[in-house]
Amino acid sequence: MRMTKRSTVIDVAKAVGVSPSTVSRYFRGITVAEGVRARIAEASARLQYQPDETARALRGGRTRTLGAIIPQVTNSFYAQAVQLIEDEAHKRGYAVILLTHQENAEQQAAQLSTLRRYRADGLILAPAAGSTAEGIRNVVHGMPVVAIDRFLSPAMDSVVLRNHDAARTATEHLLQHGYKRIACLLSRREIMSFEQRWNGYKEALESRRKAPILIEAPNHDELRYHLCSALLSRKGPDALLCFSNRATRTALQAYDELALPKTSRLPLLGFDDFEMAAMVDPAVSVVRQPVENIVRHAISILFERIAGNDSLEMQNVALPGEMIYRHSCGCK
Amino acid sequence: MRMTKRSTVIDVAKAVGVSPSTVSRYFRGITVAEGVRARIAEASARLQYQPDETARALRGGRTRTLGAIIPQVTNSFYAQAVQLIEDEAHKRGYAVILLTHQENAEQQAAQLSTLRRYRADGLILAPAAGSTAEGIRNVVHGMPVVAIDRFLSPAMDSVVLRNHDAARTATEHLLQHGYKRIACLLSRREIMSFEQRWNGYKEALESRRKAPILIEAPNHDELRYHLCSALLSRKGPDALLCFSNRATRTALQAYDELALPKTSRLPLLGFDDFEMAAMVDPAVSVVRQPVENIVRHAISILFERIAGNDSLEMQNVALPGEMIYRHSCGCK
DNA sequence: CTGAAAGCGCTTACAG
DNA sequence: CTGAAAGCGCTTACAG
Repeated sequence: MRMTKRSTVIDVAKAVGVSPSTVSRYFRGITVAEGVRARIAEASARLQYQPDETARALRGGRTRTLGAIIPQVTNSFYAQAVQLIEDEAHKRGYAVILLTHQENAEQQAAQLSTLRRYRADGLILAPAAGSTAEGIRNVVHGMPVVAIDRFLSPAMDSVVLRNHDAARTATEHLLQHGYKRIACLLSRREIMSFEQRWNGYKEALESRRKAPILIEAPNHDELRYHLCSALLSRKGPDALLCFSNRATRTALQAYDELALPKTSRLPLLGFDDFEMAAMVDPAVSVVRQPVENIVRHAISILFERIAGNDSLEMQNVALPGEMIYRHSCGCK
Repeated sequence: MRMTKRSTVIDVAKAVGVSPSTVSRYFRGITVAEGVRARIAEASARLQYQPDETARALRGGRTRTLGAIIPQVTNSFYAQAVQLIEDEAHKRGYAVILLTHQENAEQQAAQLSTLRRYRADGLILAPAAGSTAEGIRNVVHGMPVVAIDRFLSPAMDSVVLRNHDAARTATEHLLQHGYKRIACLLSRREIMSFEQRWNGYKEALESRRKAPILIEAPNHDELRYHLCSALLSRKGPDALLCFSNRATRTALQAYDELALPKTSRLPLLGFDDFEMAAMVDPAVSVVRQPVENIVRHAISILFERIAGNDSLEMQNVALPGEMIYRHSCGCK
């Protein structure tokens, strides 16, 4: 058992022969006399002193901590986002508390509450279906929050994909291939990004006087079941637009499950690129989200808010997606 | 601007007409008179009071915070692990601070130091190549840490795959398919799990008097380059054992890059299952790690240590993998 | 550039 | 079961 207590500012101050305030100044990067500086550095190293963040947080009011709440980390889009958030936070001397809501508004409320207790300085949030800006604000109070991936309200900063346009472009691409009955595959239309994509898709169809086809189910198995039924029906869809990498996987699995020969698999275009997209046969075409820019933007807005920049007006950023046409959409 | 300060124990205490100690007891689940309990609950709700974790941490010595340090979250194995860690932590009222070391020992040292400053109560760590138990202990001092995925030393708790056996079994499976020149694909042998797999592989080969073939490079592009060379050489390998899902992807990409026809792609067996494994053609055979059990075990050991259970001896757990034979290994 | 004093919001013994 | 007092380790004004 290691019984040596960790050292404090006072220990360092005594060792150097200055006051604790001076040691504190040194660690906050405030000017300290040249000679003193070196001695504090030496003593701190020797005593293995590091400022205690819990004490700093209590006294200083800032925790140097960021919250990140996402649906789940096992979705590669969010995994990427989390990695980028962690990188950006690290650069700025911040640590990130990671929480997931599993698409459950109640769990999200609990996580928000946790973040409030821990007094995170700010929050990056991919809000759960059914949550509102007001409900969120209500839990975290004055904490700056910027939404990513899913727009919530003009009254809350957000950085998302230009969902409507991306879906419209994707749908038009499929239409140009000559498909007549393009179906959308998605989990829940309440999720704002899906709602926006749905509207973009409908708009593209309507200009050609075609009717939308919706295949929707909250979980993987149900969705696959519905899709299989659709695939086996007489006048089923002849192309698929998958609204997430989850949905794309569902489609591919359905093909597998029905043991469809390669030739009778429906052409398909998905949202979110994924590592194995080019390795699947045929290689999956996708609209790729600019996840690096989404996160960078979100983080920079967040730190403006944390810095208390009140002159910055509400930001509602929508970034264009990148169409990656491989072969699954019908391209050669 | 919300200028209403958040309320404190004192506010609640005053509202109820008891001392702050009593309010504190209520929130720590210590017996409080029946009637008082209800009034504290009511006042806390009304004042939106929640204990400030930074103050609790400073006074109580516990932060209710867990550190998780992994190589990166964009590897699906670690993404799963992180999700599970977050779930388990949540159940126990803990928040997790997520940090990544990007396979860089210096960055790991920095992250460990961060965790010390934030005074995490414990740490789950997938240690970077080249780090030692002693070096780690040296930074985090008395903080309990359990290693996952990569064994470090008998002197540090660890929960890993039974790497040697899994690699041996995998290699034997490939040998039974009749392959003569099985090559290993991996990033760095310094990574303990790879070292152990390498030994298991060698052992299987040696019993058949075959020579091992190593294709090793620290990054994706270099590895792919080496693999392509090997694939194009006269007496190149006739089967591949990929030591990580990264390596598996490298192999599939090399096949793609060389535009190898399906028939002349080398049979392959990978470590780590991944979402699209069954969707690739041919479906990828893998040894799946019991990631749920690895994390559950690690967390339960960690909380024993946090609880100060000194009678618990060092745990070095190795869990068996699960062979999933799809088609890429040569199985029909 | 530096120091002495106060206090952030809790929890911890100590009494009763 | 409850309260008064002290203190966790810092940083923040306030003086000088």
